[in-house]
Amino acid sequence: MNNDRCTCRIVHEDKVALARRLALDPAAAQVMGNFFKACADPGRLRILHALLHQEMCVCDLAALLGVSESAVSHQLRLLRTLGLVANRRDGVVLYYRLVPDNLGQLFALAAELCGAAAEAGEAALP
Amino acid sequence: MNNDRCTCRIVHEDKVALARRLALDPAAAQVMGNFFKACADPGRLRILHALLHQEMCVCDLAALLGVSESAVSHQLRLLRTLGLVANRRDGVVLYYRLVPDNLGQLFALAAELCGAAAEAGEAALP
DNA sequence: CTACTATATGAATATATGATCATATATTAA
DNA sequence: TTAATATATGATCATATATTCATATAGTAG
Repeated sequence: MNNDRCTCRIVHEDKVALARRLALDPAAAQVMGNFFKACADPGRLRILHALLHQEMCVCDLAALLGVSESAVSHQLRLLRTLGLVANRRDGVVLYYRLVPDNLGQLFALAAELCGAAAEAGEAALP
Repeated sequence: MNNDRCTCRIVHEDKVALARRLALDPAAAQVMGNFFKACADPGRLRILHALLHQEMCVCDLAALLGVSESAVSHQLRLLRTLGLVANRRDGVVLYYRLVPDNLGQLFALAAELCGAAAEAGEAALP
């Protein structure tokens, strides 16, 4: 039997059929994947977390993360493209803010899930 | 002034200071970033979503995603390493299941946030 | 034991991603 | 107007990631 395709059969056709109905379709997976990708970079994640509490300008964020403003600007563009942040101009300064209102909730769940210190203050216990 | 460092000052020292206290520290960002990275690949995301409803073996998942079992196996290893899935052996077959109990909740929030069709059935309206 | 099947895994390769650098734009000050 | 500042952006490069292929392992059947 020189079948050059995968030799495995579908072990459980019913399970696959159920999954096809219930699970995420490729298009939705793509969209949600893009959102998670935005949160996958530690720098972007810190930016989003910082913006949970207050709006900040590019300089502030660069100082917070300890990276160049150019790098922050590139990250912000990605987040802007995805609709996760928006900005407001005051003179020369652009203030960035979060757009979604449930990011904090989501981050709290994620932190709980992966055991990271979730909210502020938790970080440094005596 | 030939200062070769960044020419911008911290525009708002108070904001940066507040962010330093409240926002995610680099270590936590790394850990959470790894989790989000696991969810950032559409294939892995579909795997995780499928496992929300039932345990499935590698063959089933490969059939669902339409990719090779090798590819699925590699993805599952990543998810296993992060503690997001675990398996149980029954004969030759390895059944994978989710480990965290709040992934469904998190995915629902994420779906709501990015406008993707969240739960099953939503996908195909007439 | 051998043969077969389901899965795992290492290496290689192709693509994606993030940082840097140089440059462009927008706003303000002079 | 020119100069200066804050930010944006395109190109480039180094690294990371995902898939493929070949091979290894573990269980089962004979």
